[in-house]
Amino acid sequence: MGRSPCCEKAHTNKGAWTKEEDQRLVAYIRAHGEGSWRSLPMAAGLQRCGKSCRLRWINYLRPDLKRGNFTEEEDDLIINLHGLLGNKWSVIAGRLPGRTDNEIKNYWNTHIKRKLLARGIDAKTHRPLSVTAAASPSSRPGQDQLAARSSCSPETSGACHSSDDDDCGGIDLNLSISPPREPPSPSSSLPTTQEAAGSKTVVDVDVDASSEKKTKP
DNA sequence: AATTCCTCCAACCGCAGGGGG
DNA sequence: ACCCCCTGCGGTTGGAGGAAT
Repeated sequence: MGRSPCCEKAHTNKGAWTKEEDQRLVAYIRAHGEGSWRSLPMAAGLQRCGKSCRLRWINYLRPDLKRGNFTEEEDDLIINLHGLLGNKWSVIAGRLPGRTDNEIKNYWNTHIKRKLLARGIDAKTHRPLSVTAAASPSSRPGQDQLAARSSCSPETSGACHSSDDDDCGGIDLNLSISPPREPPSPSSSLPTTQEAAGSKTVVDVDVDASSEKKTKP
């Protein structure tokens, strides 16, 4: 039934964002908060699609973003969470304060996949490649992976630092649903870098796929 | 020094789900 | 109950920068 375009493409910029566009977007969100992405570009005087604004904000401009290399712990956490959740990047990102789903997805595809491959582990199933080759193609990460947990290589079980086989690395996968994050109040200042992220431990962050959702009033 | 190849990451695209009218 | 709009997600692409030849 013909999806309506997300925006008037004829009048929108595409590609890399300029400094000025960034400044406009940040200024607007500081003043009015996140949300209403569709109307935001016009209100902010940006010739961009709302989707693009949202992505730019979430992946690059948000003040609580942690830039820079991933730590070994983050690596391990990503590997473990991916084993349990599959390509649920947003949920995984919810466990890594200051990291975005896009960033984690990129990191997975560029670094971790290769890392696992070098260890002889299939990045999809988290099983040893020899097993994966023989396994049925329908094997899914998650339960299968849990079953295969004992096959964590010495390196990966570095990730699984738990002595027991409980939940890999002792990660408390508290998958409970929690209320969405309090949207940044328009009047209040946005959290400074690391303020939001740094104050939480990785494990304390509720996995809440909707944590970014519905920041609208 | 020039060219080619490779890696990485920002950004785009299409789809699905939720919510409101 | 249905339809439409909006948002968010995951997969993919394109290009900039670095490494190798």
